[in-house]
Amino acid sequence: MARGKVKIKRIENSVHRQVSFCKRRAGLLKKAKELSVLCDADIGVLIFSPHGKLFELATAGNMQVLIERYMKSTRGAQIEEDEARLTLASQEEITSLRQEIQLLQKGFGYIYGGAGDCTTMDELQALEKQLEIWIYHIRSMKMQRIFQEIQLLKNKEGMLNVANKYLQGKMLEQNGIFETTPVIAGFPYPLTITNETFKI
Amino acid sequence: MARGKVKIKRIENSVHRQVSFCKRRAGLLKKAKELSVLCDADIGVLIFSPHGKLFELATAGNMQVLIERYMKSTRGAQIEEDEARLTLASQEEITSLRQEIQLLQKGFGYIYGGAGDCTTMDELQALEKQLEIWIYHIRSMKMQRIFQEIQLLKNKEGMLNVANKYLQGKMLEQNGIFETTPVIAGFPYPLTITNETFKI
DNA sequence: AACTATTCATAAAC
DNA sequence: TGTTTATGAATAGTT
Repeated sequence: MARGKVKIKRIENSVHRQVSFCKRRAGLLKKAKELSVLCDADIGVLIFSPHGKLFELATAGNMQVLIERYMKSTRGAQIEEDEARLTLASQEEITSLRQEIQLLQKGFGYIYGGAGDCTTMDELQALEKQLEIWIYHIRSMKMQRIFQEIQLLKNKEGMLNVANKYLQGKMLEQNGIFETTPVIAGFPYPLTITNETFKI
Repeated sequence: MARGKVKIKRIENSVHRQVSFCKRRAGLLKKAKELSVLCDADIGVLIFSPHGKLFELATAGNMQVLIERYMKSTRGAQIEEDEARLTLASQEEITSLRQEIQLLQKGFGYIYGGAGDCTTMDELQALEKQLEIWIYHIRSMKMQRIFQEIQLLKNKEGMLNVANKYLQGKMLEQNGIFETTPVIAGFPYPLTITNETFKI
């Protein structure tokens, strides 16, 4: 607009971009309000900044109302479907929770009361299965931990290597003036760190 | 704008209002697109005309995505609404069941040395071990049941054998008077019951 | 819908 | 972040 025509493409300078974002955001919201008032329209605007911050405007009460109206406009049946699914989901949730409780109680009873409480083979079978699932989850978690640990070590290694190279450079510089002796006796030269084999 | 400043209030002339709506709507959507491109923002615009017709713009894929993101940004409201949609009974039931499960899981964690949180490798390790022990016990119980079953069958067999022998004796007594014919044709002699192979 | 006179929005600079 | 300024963009009213 001002001081030279602006091409509509991403502003690369982040400061300029940020400034433009503020100004144009304000302009957009102002225009939206004006349109709403002048022409008797209901308008909702959602703006997510590059960093994910939300700016919003809803002229008809609140955004929820507009979103629901939007849903109705686009897919009238969708809401009913959603609600039906939600009901079904909650029913399934209740059933699943009940089963979980029963199983836990059975297991609990077994721990405290010995063999008395788990009476049928089917129940034992289910409990065993549940325990296997838990063990599976636990093993997954362990693996996750291990990979995290490995990644951490690799990162450390990378950093140390960089530092190492820098120090080697420095040493070479000094060798021009002084001598070619490794700084720390007994260390391999060049100084490297090998990954340990990770054991559980 | 042009030819005289415009007061921001509803345009009473319906033709003017309609024209302005078209022009400004186009302008607003254009501005929204520009802001999105220039500043790398994700923008959604909902416009409902006075007659309820929907005009929309979503720069980040589709409006659904933006709405979901909006829900997340204003988190809490979504959850409350979803929960409000559930019937009160379901709601209460789920809450109560969840509490019960929590209680059981807490107890479970307590039994296994407070490993409920499962934050460290050691804890995971311990929990896995305990679960394996539990599974071992459960498998033992299953075996016990199987052997009980087998024993029961063997006992039945023993009793039947005794009964059989008694009947044989009776038959011999009667044979002295009548004949040496088995009572029921087609049965093996002596009458025995073989154990079935027990399958889980 | 196209035109035009104005006001508005805003990029750049401070 | 706010203010100023020069200029392109938007648009109200007209045709």
